[in-house]
Amino acid sequence: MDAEELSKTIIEFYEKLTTWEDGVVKGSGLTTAQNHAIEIVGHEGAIKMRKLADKLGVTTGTLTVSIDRLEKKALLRRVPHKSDRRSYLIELTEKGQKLFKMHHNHHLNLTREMMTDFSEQEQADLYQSLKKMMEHF
Amino acid sequence: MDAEELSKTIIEFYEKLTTWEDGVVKGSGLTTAQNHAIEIVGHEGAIKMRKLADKLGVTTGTLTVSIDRLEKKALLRRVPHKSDRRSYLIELTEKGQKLFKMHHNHHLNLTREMMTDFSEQEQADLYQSLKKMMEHF
DNA sequence: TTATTTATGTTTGATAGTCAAACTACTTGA
DNA sequence: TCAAGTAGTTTGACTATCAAACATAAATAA
Repeated sequence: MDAEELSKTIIEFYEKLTTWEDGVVKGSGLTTAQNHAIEIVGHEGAIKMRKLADKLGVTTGTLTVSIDRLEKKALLRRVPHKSDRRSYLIELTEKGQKLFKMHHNHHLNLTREMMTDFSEQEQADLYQSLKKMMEHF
Repeated sequence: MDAEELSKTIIEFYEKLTTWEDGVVKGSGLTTAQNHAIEIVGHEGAIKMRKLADKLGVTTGTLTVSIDRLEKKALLRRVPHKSDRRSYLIELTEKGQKLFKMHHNHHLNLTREMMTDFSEQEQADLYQSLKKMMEHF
């Protein structure tokens, strides 16, 4: 297998996912950055600003304003940390949960769609391949 | 294969690629958006503003300022279209070419890295799987 | 040919995302 | 206790983005 050709195809796949995701997000009235925050909080559960900023790859300054806006939209909230008075836990509101679940289902539907012509074995192989590739990050 | 688990893994893979890409781009002194433009012009060759905007998924207004900045960085240039005087062709400068090739090699290295534990057959299977998934976009 | 419509790219005003650096409040370790 | 470190916010500067208004040119209709 030519690495050049494979590399090109991986990038192409990545681009298609990005375009698809952009479309879905745009329909939800959120920006990409806002959606990303919702995704992480949805998956991780209550999480500190610091940790969330690290996962998003932004500074806490950036996150502060981002969370301000999401709080204004009533999608998540700051809850004071019990033992550290400098800190907050960010968690989804019910509205945020609902949005997160919808988005999650969109992903699931896309996966099912993409798997239509895959045998059980091919799916398992793909899964293993993805796992194996991720060991290199 | 559980679609839920597979979906999660695809997203995870996507996120890892994004994080990797962000790191590479940041090191080059460009923003993600600027890099994306360079990538497309690099792959497509001389391209009209209109078409480039469509490929990037932005309005021409957004692209105008983006190209202004890349032109200021001497990475690409506007060349008047021969037959349509409203239009420009965007093309990379030598400096832009160099940057594009470097970035291209980064991708190639990553692919080679990820393929270290893959047999020839596994690579070919992965390639086919990616192609098959992309039919659904 | 001459209007009318359509298309290309730019400009402008408004909203977001982003960082670095300065700042406040709190926690930790010596 | 007190110096150093940490969590989050604020500010200033720059970039990305869109929608809408605009100028110019091309294409189509009359």
